[in-house]
Amino acid sequence: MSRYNHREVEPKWRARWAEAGIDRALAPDKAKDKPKAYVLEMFPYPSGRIHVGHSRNYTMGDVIARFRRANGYNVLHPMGWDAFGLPAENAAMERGVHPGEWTRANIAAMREQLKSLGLAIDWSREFATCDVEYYKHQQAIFLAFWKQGLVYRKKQKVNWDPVDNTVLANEQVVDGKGWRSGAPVETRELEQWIFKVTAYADDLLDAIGGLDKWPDKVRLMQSNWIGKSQGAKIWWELAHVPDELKAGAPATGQSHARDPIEVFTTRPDTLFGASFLALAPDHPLTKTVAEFRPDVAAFIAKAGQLGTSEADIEKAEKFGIDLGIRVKHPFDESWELPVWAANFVLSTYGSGAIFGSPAGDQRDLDFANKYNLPFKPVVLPAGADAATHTITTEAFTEDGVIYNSGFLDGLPTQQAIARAIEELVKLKRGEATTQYRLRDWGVSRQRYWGCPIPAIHCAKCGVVPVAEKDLPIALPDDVKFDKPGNPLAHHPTWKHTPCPQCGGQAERETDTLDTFVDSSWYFLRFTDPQDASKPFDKQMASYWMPVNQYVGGIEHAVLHLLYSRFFCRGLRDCGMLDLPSGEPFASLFTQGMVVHETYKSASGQWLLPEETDVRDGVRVDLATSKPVQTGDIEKMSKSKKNVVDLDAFIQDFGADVARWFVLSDSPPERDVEWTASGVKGAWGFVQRVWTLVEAHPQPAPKTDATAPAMESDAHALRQLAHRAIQSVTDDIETFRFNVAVARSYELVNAIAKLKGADAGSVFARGEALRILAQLISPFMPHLAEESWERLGMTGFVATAPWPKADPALAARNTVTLPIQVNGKKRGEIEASKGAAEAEVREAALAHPDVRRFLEGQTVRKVIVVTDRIVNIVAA
RNA sequence: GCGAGCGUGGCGAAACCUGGUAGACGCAACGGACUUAAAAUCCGUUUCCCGAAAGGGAGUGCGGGUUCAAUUCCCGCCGCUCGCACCA
Repeated sequence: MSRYNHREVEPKWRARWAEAGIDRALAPDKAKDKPKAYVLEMFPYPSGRIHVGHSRNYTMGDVIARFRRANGYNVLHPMGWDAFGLPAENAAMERGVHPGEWTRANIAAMREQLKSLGLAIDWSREFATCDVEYYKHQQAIFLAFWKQGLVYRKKQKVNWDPVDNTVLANEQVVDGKGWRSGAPVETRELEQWIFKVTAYADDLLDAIGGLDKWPDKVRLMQSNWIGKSQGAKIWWELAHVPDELKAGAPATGQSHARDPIEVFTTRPDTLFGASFLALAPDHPLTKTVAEFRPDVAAFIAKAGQLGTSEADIEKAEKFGIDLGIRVKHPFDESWELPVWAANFVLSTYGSGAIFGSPAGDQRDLDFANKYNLPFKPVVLPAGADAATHTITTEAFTEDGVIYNSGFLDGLPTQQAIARAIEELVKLKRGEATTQYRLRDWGVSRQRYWGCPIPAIHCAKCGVVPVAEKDLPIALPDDVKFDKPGNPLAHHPTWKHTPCPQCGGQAERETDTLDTFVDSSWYFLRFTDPQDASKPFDKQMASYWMPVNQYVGGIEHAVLHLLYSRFFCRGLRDCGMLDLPSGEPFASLFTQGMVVHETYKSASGQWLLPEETDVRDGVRVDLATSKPVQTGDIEKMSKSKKNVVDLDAFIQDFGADVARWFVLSDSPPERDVEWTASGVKGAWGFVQRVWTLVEAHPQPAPKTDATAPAMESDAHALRQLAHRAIQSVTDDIETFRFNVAVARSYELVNAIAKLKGADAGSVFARGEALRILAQLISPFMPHLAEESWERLGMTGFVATAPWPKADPALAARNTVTLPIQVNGKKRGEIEASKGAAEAEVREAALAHPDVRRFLEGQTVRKVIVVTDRIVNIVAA
């Protein structure tokens, strides 16, 4: 008997699969009546090497892809590379290697690693986003979006990363620091290319309701991100302004000093509770007042000093300053309110100004209490008494009935809001409006390694789109990274080009696109990856889209998914894509990470797991033999070195063990900890399966073979095997891979237990082994294939139809019924399935243990739940 | 602060959707077989407490509720994790 040799077996089967081309998706016209299934894992950034942590995501997708194929689907399961981005430029700067070269080398290495995992991927569709054949289509899409009014330019405050010398998206700023460089982010004003995501704000929000196969968590995060709130804008007329403002603010001479102040509110019903207005520190009016009021200038400086980190915001006390301006209440000309500037008002939301209604808003109340501003309650909570209800330090922010509020008195909140808006409109002091937290998407990046933006700046004609026939605008290869900033802008010749309109001398745009653009439509390109004339064929996209199963990390819950949803809508409205819903991903699964202990040497360096070993129960540094400090269990990452290299692991244990392990034990959406003992378990399982397969005389019975007469234990194995089909099928369908793994162990244990050499036992074992090979084939495709062949089956197990449970065997005809007395289990009986209640009741009452507990008591009630349980209530 | 999720043996977990034998399966641990020995493999035990055993009692973060019956449903607390964060 030979040991299972994965080093021979795994490459052998991969070569045979490749030769037979079983992983290729069929063209729509060749698929006949097969339904399509598009299975996709978020494509990787080619950072260098893959570690076992990365493998989980691809393995999960692969299980689904293989399962669908076995169930008769025409499967599209592609792979590509999210290949633009900063790390390549960092490598160029650090090591003098060209970003393209570095990226291509990484792709080559990672492709081989992914292949060695045995993933059923259609490699004929592979591409990288840095291929000019890919990004030229992206430039065409950009031009189409531009024409469609989805692209515009605007001078914007941007987050500037002083280390990477680039603009960062809001979401690339973490705790006020650049997400890659970790440097504190500065604010600069730059002319930016912007995608009009907000054009679809409502649709993007409403459609979330239809994404019923997305995790609730992700849907919630998306809708929070869009952050729609309905309310009113209100214009507050100035009643009194300081003389300096009346004179017209000489320094800047702006006109806004006398304009009404616009405020956004979701609660116009509380207008009668207003006691002040508050402006953001960088509101234009605040700045104007600061020009002649040193104390206001000092306030602005102080407010600006406060960090933007979470901790800072939480601790920040509210403070403000009276600007000496008074405004008229929209409902009562004679009622004047003071205008303050306050640090808690955001300039970036609404109009950067609020009205304070302290009784109905905690922030306003804190502020009013601090500065002795007046307040009166205007919303009466349900059941409260208007005569006694007071507000002191706790605002009442919920709905109630309005009082102390003139014509709004007696109206419930929602009606009062409508009524207040109606009145504002009538008085021309306001109107209904909707605010979003969602902003348009600034896509300009001042970097080299990205998709060039196809635009030309002409002194005469302004900003002009590149003609479509002039695409692609390819990146120049000869770039230098010797000084900070954008190498494209420094390039001696690249940017000089004639203007497409007037023919005069002009300059190319040197900004490149945010890499989130690259990943916003790659899934469409996979449907038609070789098309040279257009991004993708409409019909091909119609056939394959939407992606039936998307698998990826929760870290992309907001941006990548939102941008992809935006892109599909944009492409649809440009007439390039037939996808009425605009929804690219029908079903989304967010998988947990692979985590691992971290190790630090005595000198404080991170250590790779293989640089340590456990001796006499103590983990030591192999280099120094000194004990290592074992740190937290964290997501595998290169920086903490808590990674297990995939190549070495596959060499030692095989791809199947890695695949099996990352899906065992923990539910897929939860993190799984990589441990040596877990590896051992998976390894032992492979050996055990092979030992059983090899011990079995081939061939195993075919699917339609008639079973000989057999003993009850052999029959029990057959039943268990057929029930395993039911369970594993269901478990894969519902992403409960860890349970599918457990069921497989159960089946193997049962096969090993049946020892008989009679025809019935041999048949039952052979059948169970055949079923086992099929059930584990999505998880451990190499072992399954080798076993399938060894059992004398023909063709690939990978393409064999998924097994069907024989209902007669899977069904249970007798059931074990627990008998409870007063809710406690006291015995059990065997009963035939669906046995009559009276019969079960009698058997239960006759059970000796049950009788013992009933002694001296009267049976009050007997509850028989058919095929489930019997409960006897006695006293 | 707001929102969401989670809390079950020594550990990872199952059962929760649809209330009905809590702890499937794996790991670890312990005992045994095989072996000169070890590894590997195989067999067995393993929630806790009392008990030699038979058996009994307790038990799914804590407190309450609904029910013949609650890990499962409801309410309140505690703890952990994640997301958002002065969004008017």
